[in-house]
Amino acid sequence: MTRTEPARNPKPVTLTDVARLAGVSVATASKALNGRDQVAPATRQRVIEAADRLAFSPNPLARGLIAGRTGTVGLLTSDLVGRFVLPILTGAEDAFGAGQVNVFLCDARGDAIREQHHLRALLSRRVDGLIVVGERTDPRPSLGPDIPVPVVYVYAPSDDPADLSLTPDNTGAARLAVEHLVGSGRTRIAHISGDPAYAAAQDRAVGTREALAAAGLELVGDVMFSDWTEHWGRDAAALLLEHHPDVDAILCGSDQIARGVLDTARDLGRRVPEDIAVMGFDNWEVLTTNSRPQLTSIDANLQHLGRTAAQRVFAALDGVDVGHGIQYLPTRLVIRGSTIARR
Amino acid sequence: MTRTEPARNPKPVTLTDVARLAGVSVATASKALNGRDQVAPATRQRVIEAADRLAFSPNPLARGLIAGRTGTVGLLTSDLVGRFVLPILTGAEDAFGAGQVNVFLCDARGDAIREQHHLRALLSRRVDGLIVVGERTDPRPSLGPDIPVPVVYVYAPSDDPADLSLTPDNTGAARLAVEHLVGSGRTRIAHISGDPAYAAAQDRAVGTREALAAAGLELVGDVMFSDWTEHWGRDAAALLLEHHPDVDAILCGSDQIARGVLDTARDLGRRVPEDIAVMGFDNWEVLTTNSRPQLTSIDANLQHLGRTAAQRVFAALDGVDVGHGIQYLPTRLVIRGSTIARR
DNA sequence: CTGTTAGCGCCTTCAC
DNA sequence: GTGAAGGCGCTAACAG
Repeated sequence: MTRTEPARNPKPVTLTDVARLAGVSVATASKALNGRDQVAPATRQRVIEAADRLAFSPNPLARGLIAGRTGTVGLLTSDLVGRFVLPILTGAEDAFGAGQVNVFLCDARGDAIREQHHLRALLSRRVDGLIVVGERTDPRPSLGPDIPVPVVYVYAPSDDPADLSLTPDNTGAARLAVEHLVGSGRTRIAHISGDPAYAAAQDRAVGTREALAAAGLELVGDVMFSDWTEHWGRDAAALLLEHHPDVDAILCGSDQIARGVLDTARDLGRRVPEDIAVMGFDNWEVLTTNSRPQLTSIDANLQHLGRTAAQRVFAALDGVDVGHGIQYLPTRLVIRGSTIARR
Repeated sequence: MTRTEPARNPKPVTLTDVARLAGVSVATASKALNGRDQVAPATRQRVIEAADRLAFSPNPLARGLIAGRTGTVGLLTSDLVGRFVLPILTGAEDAFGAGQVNVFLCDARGDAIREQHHLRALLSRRVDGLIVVGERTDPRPSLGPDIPVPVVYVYAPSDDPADLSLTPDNTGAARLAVEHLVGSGRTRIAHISGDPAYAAAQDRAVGTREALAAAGLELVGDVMFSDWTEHWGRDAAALLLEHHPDVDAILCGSDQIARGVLDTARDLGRRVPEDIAVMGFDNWEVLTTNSRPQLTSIDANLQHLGRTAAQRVFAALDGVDVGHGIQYLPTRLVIRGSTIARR
């Protein structure tokens, strides 16, 4: 007798079962359970007990048939690592308090065919709306205008300006970072970033330059682009410290790069943060909180992004005009020991 | 005109649309598409073309009664980080080739209430089965015997032996690791692990001891337990190298710990792998491929686990007895520079 | 107060 | 080959 033997498995209990056990009609049972006030207290009690006894839980889809809304959104992603999509998912679920929203995540792995396949599956399952998440902030192809439910693009914006997209404000984020460094007394600031083909790399570089200019400073050397790895962080830092030994802060394009930079700094005997401040980007906890010292970083507020996306989906369902185009949401500075000495 | 304005959005295409386009009744269209034999071949052809043209996909929910498999499984997880669940999801989707299976992932965040909520949502959407994924290998509460579809527990096994659970063979994994170390000439092997409350920590410790004994060796010192962090890895390695300077290999309970161990080894001037071999566990790429040197690790074959789970779900649907209890699946050794010098 | 009736949106199965 | 009926599980109107 295994749980995986379908023949043995009971059907889910329906309102009809409850009504029968309580000796009332389905309508009465429905009213009793939904707190309508046209039911005798004794009857209500009986129904509730029956429901409890049968462990009844209403079929949300049947409710959705009537309400025209199921409280479920589909989350289409291509973020294999899940670094971005999972916080976004969590945020979306919490958009209206616990247990109000269901999110179904499907992974398309960057494949248009798979995306269509999942899209169909989600739509036929009556999701109220869709959230589409990509793993970089470069525009991605729109799902098109023919989706029968509201769609919000998150992190990776849609390439169609008629769509609504929510993405972190990377330019502003870099500004935050530089202001933090300058505010804590740094003046010789360099920027080691990742793959220049990423919009995120470009936006952060622009923001860095702008904020430096605003503070009357100039970047030490050029922005160093290559890839988003620790390895590059190590190499770049070695190069940088050789050519510009007087650098007193390194803003990195990702936490991984920052980890590499920390390694090299240590190898070369530079103390962090005393001699050099090091900052990461993305606030990926497994990297930031485990390094020596812990990494100051920029958090993209992904949960907030997810929450906002879900709220927009349901607002659109309510007929509210939620706007369109790319909306840039604020990021958050997380200060740790790599920029400010403890105590 | 935004994509999120519901009034502008076309309805999904239904059988009615197909029938209209093909110039037949819905009934005929239904028969034609379902391969019933009371339809003229020409008509059937026309209907099929119409369906294609409209990209029609039948709504799996509207088939009130019959068993028609929907090719969809629900994935219930509590793995916030997604390190385990995402490869498992990928594997499940690939169980029968691309585009055959849809997986809907729901995150319960370790909360029983949320889990019930998602469970209902998934079941009402007519998923064919469920895969339940936890983030540790300790047993988790069963969903109970009253689920109307096959359920397979992955990574975290169910506490009910009547359920089917698939989990990595941690004991065997540790054996693999020790055999690799011994096979490459190490004899003074220590084991730094994580939180001893985790079954994974205990299982790996047992496997390590067994394999050492089988090789006629003994562990250097005791197994060192604390937590799964780089920080602990650094501290533990310092302690270990002080008390047992002659150690020539350190098997770590996780990649994070191993990263910390690598740091300390470098600080103390021990060369890896020449003086000391270091091994991680879990093969978390962001950690293993970015370290200096890259980390040899044990891969739990999570994709294979996911694929197997999905296959079991559908086999059970076909009435095959897929067994029950905990099944331990083999792991895989991934050799990198931290145990064997390159070239 | 409670039961009856009528759908929600879609598909399948009857009769004709 | 067709139209009409039936059903999924639930709730909202109305009757009684």
